[in-house]
Amino acid sequence: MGEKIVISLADCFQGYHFLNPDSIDRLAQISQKLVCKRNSILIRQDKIQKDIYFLASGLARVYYETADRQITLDFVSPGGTLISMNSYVHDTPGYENIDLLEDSIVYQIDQKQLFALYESDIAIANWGRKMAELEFIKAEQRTMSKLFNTAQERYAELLEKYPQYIQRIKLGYIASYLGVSQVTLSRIRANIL
Amino acid sequence: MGEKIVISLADCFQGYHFLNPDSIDRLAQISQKLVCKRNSILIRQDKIQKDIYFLASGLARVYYETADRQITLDFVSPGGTLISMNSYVHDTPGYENIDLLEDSIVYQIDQKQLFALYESDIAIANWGRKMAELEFIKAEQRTMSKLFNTAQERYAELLEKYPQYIQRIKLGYIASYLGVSQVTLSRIRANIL
DNA sequence: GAATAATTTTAACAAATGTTAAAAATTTTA
DNA sequence: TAAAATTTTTAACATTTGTTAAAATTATTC
Repeated sequence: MGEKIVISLADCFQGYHFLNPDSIDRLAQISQKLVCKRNSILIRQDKIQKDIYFLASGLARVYYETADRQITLDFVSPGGTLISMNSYVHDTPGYENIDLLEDSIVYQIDQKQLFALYESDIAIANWGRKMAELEFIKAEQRTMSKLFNTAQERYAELLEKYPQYIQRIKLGYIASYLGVSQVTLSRIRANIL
Repeated sequence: MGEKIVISLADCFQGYHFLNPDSIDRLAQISQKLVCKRNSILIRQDKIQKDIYFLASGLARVYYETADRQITLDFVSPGGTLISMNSYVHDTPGYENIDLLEDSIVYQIDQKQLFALYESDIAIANWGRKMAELEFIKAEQRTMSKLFNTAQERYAELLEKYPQYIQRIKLGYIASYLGVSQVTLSRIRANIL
């Protein structure tokens, strides 16, 4: 197993956009480092979760849930952002659940204080804009992948992207990400298709 | 048929967020009003289309295309935004095609000049942030609808949302929005299911 | 390390949807 | 308004995938 990837606070922030040291400092001042155990719950769809989280190390799963189904939207690796956009923007319960699949380190930014910075620091306002824009594009790419690629192709992509994690992720999670039943995923893995 | 809905320039801009009159004026100065015929093409996936469009009247279709398939992502009614986010952000060819299904009026905002305003006018920077955030949420809601609702339910939603347009939209477009074949959509309409 | 629990694979069958193609209906054009 | 073109519906069949349940494998706990 490779060594664990750990991303610094500043690198988490700069993932979206260059930021001057002063603005990074202002963001750092409203941030908190959290050390979380495997299987912790970061964001719940029926709770208001306005804050943003940056994943410094570990692995997270983002999913939607109804009474009878659970659909995995994404797996997030270090450097990625964990956010319930609807909750962050509207201060109301959002759509996503986010769990940590591995022991993880996250940086939490307080939304209320962040919104205040948006009004006073134009660099941070543009950083926040960039974050929303780039998250939009990532979500769009996920949507396109799901619409145009087969489950087999997407499984191969996952293997490529998370070789070190994939063994430890439950098949049910992967199947719900691919949009097929667990049985079909087993068939894919067995190369029956 | 009901009378045609027409949204003003200022209302198009304010759809996302309150904006002070001075900033509205600055946006208006870098905007252009375009009167377009039914079936005009606004955005092509292999072309760079950095500018943003606001639909003041008419109807648009947003879709992705591959060699063998075309998938409709969304229908956009007056007040909505027409944008290829990837192209707008990265100045490279984006993913979406956008056609006008009716005679339409759009306001085009020059991206380069808009980016300059983002750096000098913090209200506009936050307006741009809000735009990206709210477009993200709309896209997320579309994704959720597609993931959790049946084609029948989504067809009913469409009928509800666009009663005045739906008759004039080709079945093939609607089927590709619902994610089923045209034959299945015919079955849905015939209430065979 | 044996026993228990959880997860994954395999099998058999049912149901839903796609494909192809032809018929019917509607719209457009001359 | 008749003819041509386009769009929509219907039918028949094949294929894929889901469901349920049992067997096999792997992981966890005592």
